[in-house]
Amino acid sequence: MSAAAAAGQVLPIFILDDINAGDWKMGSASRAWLNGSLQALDRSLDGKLQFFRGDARAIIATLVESLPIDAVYWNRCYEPWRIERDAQIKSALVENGIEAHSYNASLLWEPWTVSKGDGTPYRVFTPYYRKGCLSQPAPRQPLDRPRELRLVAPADENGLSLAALELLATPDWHCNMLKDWEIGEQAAQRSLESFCASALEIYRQGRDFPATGATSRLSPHLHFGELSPQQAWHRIENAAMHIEGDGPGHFLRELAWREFSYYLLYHFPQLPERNFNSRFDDFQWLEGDQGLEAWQHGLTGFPIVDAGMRELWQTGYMHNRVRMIVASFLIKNMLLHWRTGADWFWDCLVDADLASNSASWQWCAGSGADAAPYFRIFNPVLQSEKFDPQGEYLSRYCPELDGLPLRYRHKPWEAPPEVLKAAGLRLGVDYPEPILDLKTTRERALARFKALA
DNA sequence: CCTGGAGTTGTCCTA
DNA sequence: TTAGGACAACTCCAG
Repeated sequence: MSAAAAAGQVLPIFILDDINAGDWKMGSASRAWLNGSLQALDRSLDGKLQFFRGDARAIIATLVESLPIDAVYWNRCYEPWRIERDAQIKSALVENGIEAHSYNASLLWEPWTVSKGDGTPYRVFTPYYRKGCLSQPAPRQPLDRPRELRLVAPADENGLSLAALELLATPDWHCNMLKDWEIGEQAAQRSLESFCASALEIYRQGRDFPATGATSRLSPHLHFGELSPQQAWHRIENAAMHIEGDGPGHFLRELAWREFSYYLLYHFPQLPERNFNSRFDDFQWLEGDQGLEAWQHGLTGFPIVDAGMRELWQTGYMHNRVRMIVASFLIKNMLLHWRTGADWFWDCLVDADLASNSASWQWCAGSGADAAPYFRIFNPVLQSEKFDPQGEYLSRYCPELDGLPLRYRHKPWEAPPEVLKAAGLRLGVDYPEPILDLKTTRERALARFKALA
């Protein structure tokens, strides 16, 4: 936008392109967020944002033909289908004598600028970050809002209304889901500020406790470009000067994990579909989708898993620690393919991001880069007791267990009948019986993963 | 060129 | 009760 504004009059457009996206059309939760995000953006552009829907190649071709356009400006995207499409757009523009300018607005380090001494990409995070990224010049400073922005009034009758993009498919659901969020650039700035003020100092330990609220919750803002990683990086560095301890450093590392995911997706475009480590191609996942629906709906009988899956459904978000727990449960205990979980997250998360989602699910499965070893199988009861010791997170999403004494709330099936009765809880009626046995499924996973070697 | 150490996030068993 | 080792294999780099 800055470059376009400096060049002359600007016609700001947004294209919803489901044509080229293939299997990776935006999920339902993301669409709902996008709707709010576009609303906010349009407002900040005096209602002059133009909306389109369809094949971006054709839409841009039509626009440059019918309007006096000298140059087209956009920010780079890194999903394989977008890279391919944008390359086509660029060459078509250049062929027609129209300038095409693309910029980096969403990554701290362009993926092609980071490589090992031998020229091949990193496969391990720490050397990627320390040697590959931190030895480069620091990320650029964020840009100010353009001083002068001359926007062209919408004149083209092809432009659609925001509503015509039909981003809100299921109104009741998204209203409820979005009620805890504020969307848009200004909201993103407020979130960043409040994170710096209240949680950054305790981030290192606090981030592991889902009831604490010590995570930044910036991921959807970053995903939709309401906040750039440059803004976050420099704001955190600035805050670090007034903070004891290494909270800021750990948050910067998390930003770098986001970068690493994009880096992997760029260098291994098959990441969303194929095992990064092809040895896993032979892995014997369970046939069918047994238990998948219970997992999706938060009805597995394991409170921490169910709380996480309900948080996801109700808010479009899940705390990071709990994401690992539910992923380990699906992959290792239920023995379902990581794609099954990735697909559900893709549809339900407001921060759904092809790079992070694919890389993280593969990391949990053990097939990914720098992945968790196969024997690292989370025990949902121990995790719950350790990271939600007071049961506050459980209470938020599984309130039907509130009557149980704390020690049984993490594992209601162990409560004696009289305790259940006193709590007014009927297992299998008010709350599910566990859908599987932790010990035997753990051993099954260990055996199958070991067989890969 | 070789080698040793370190590497996001765990669990279980044994002493 | 608690601490330490086992549970792999591989990538990367510093010495």
